[in-house]
Amino acid sequence: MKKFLIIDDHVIVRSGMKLLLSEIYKSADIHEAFDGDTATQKLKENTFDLIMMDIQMPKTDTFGLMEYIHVRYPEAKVLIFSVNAENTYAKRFMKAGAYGFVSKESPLEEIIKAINLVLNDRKYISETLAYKIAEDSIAGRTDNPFNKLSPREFEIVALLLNGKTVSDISQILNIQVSTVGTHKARLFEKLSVTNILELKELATVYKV
Amino acid sequence: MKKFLIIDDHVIVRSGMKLLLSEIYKSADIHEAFDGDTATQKLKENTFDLIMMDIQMPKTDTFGLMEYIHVRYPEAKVLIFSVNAENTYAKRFMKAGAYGFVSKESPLEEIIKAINLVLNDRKYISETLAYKIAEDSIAGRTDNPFNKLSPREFEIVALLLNGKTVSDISQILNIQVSTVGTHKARLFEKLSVTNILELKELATVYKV
DNA sequence: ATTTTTTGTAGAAATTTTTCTATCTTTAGT
DNA sequence: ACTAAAGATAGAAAAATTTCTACAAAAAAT
Repeated sequence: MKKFLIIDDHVIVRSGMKLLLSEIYKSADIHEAFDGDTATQKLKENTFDLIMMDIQMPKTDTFGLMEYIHVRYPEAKVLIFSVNAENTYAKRFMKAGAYGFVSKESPLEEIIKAINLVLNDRKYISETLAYKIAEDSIAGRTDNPFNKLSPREFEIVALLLNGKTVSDISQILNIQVSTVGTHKARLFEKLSVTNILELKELATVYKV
Repeated sequence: MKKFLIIDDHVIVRSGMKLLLSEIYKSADIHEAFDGDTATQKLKENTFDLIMMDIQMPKTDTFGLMEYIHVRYPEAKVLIFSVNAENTYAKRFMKAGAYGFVSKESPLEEIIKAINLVLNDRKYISETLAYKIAEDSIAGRTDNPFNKLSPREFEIVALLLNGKTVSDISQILNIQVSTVGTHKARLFEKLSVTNILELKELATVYKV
């Protein structure tokens, strides 16, 4: 009999997940936790086969929780189940010991597939995410994507994050607008962001 | 027999909600939609008693959808079911015709209470939210600069904050690019911001 | 009741940004 | 050392955004 733990702050999400899990594994023993504290409590009292967990919950350091689970209960497989745009967080959580990463937006089949794979001791990431990671890897991109920027690009990121426009920057650096444009396009590409808000978010994540 | 419509982009949330609804109303007829288009389709084919809807979904102008439902299907009561627990949003949606506003973080009893009240033709907002609104009202608070925005401007702020470009928005809202430009300029002026990063920051401060 | 302001809309012009292509230089790979 | 890749730079063209002006409808003010 499989034992599951669902860690999510939304009761509706927990219910939906519980329903899904109990449909796949008829005799499943499903537990719930709505934050880090209840989760650690549950972990003390039970031995879980699979843990489904969201990565953004109020007053919970989910990344820390992930690491904690990994070292203390290595037999429990963690499947991250999140709304956050994959690329930014997925890699870090996988590195911290997660077995898989599914988006809440995924269709049902994808979610089921992920659960089954992980329970059979195989890792799971979505195709698009795998592709992105592979791409990064081929391009030799390491952990902190900002490290891959050239000095000039980094200079421009800083100005961009400071609210400077492309033409401001061309003035400040005494180069043509089109040059700034080229740098900007290249750095957006390297960081896989498509607009300044995403850039800001990424910068925040990596504490740039 | 009650007819329900659940509008949410996450399959797990829809399942959870469906389960909850079918437990409260045994013989409920529950429909689902994962975006604005499917929702309007469903609305054409059915007459709903209650619509549960999230306010942030990809490629959907949920505020517009709210208004649309309100004028076209005034008998359908809309209960907003969102992660954004903030009063700025709530007030606007209530004004646009919603019957209630519950946070996804709410405990089950609260959600059930909200559903029952709304089905009995009574409006619902959480105690904390009511308190906040009352407080703001008593204090005659204008201090939230976002309150200065017109409905259309607010709609556009939300899209902007979602990373949408001016032309994206002109498409979504079916208006000219120059119109979006005008709104954008006016709202930047009202909020005294000069770029999108400042807007984002302001929105974060005021929890919009 | 009448005037003023705000709101939603957009055409046209001006401006800015993006994209595409290309050159030269520096750095990395084998 | 030689070749390939990456980096910094732009010109020109294309695309997107902003600004300016304007007008009608709605809302607010007097």
